[in-house]
Amino acid sequence: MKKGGEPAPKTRLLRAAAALLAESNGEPVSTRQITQAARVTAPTLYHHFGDKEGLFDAVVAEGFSEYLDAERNLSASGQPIEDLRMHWDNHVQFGLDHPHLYLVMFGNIRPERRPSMVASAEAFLEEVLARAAAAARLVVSPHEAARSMLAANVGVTLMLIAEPAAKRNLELSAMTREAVISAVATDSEGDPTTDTEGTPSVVVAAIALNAALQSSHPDQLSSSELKLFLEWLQRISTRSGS
Amino acid sequence: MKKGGEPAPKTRLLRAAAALLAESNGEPVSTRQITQAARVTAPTLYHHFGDKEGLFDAVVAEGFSEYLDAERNLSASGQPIEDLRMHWDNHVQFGLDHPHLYLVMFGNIRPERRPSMVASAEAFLEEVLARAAAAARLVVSPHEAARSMLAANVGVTLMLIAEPAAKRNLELSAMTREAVISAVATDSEGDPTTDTEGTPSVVVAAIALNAALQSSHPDQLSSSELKLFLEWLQRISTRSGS
DNA sequence: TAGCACCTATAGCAGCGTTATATGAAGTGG
DNA sequence: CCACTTCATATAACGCTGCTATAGGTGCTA
Repeated sequence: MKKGGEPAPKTRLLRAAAALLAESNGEPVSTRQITQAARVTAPTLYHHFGDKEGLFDAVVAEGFSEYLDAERNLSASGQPIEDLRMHWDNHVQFGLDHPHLYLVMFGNIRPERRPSMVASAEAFLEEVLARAAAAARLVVSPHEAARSMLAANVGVTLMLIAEPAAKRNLELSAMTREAVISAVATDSEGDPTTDTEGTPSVVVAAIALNAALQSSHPDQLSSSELKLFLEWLQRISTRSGS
Repeated sequence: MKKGGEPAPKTRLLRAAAALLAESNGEPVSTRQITQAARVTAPTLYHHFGDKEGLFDAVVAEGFSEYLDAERNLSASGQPIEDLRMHWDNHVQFGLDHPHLYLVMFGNIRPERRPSMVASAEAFLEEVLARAAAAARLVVSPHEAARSMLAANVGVTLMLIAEPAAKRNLELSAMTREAVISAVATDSEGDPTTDTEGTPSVVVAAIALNAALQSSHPDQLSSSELKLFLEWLQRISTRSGS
């Protein structure tokens, strides 16, 4: 197709648009800036992409296919639930790495005219969830699960993007991720052979019990026993690893 | 201040902007449309609001205070968890009722310059959650819980707005809502004022923890401690009255 | 050489947000 | 009743935007 000499105008337009979109921090980028940076005049842009939005869609599509590729090379772990976590984190990371692209993809939501890749992201997630369902780990349909997970994932990512990079706290992501996953999937007991860290479920259960005990003291334990019990429970509830 | 005769230009601008924003389905609304609809010329707009965005902020602020008022008149149920559900649903409903406003508020997220009401929405939710925490129903700090809930809430609402109104399935909202709430709060099998027993949930939690501990032994407890802990757990798991 | 696609450039339109400047109206002190 | 400030509105225009009607190369196939 092309030697290394100089990319075709179409490519230059794509790169210039991507670069300017990345630099100018969320503010709109004009077609004139883009065409000038690509050393090209306006009609060239419209000849190749028909539209400013067409160009942006193309830019997004490029970044998005890169994202999807990364996802595809990700999900071979064999543990469906762990795959879900990885995809969630990958989604968030993609949003933080390419906030401009991400906002175009998910922030600019208009009924109709919404980038088709949102749908394909949903489809892909649904595929991963179907595998989880096949392993009898899902408690709802993959379709519903995918929508719920994607919605929460987008919400979290938008919120993280919105706040200054310094103050970002990924705990928000991890917490919401676990919330949605645990609502959608069974808590994957069962297969400890390969599982080195089943701790999350223990922690969750410990927290639950701890909370339950706050409102009702069981009479099966003496008060001194209960005191020590609660102390241990507290210790378990504080996850050490991860 | 004003008779019923005719509103002041400032008011007319606000109303015209709100109306046009509502009608024109997500497409941008120009200042010229607005000023013309308000039977006013451009400088009047800039005199009163300084900016197009200033005008839009004012419009959003109006709708948002209405929303916040509705929320405030809502949260007197006395049951913190049920309050959370109501606020979640109210949030979603507001988004579906005023999608244009909603998108300006939560969709247009740019670092800096983001409408201050997002912060106040978060603060308000945190307030509700603080009440839940006071009732010992929270398993995380109200701050974190508020951020997580709001993120998921926004994500769900955006997704619902994005899809055609006919196809909207509020199940997505309910499902995600329960997921986040149950991750953030204890499941508080209703113990209203009368019944302070609540043993079932304790038993259930104990059983869950017991089960979880079977597959993964925490390293926070020594083996002898764990032995006694499990014994007590076993005792708690056995209902006294059976 | 002619014809034909394809790609790019010149020049310009209508619309946008915004503003420098000027005019009107309304209250206040002399 | 007049000067005076103060606020609110209007005229006209600037620089920018996305976009395009039209025309001019360029390289291929015949």
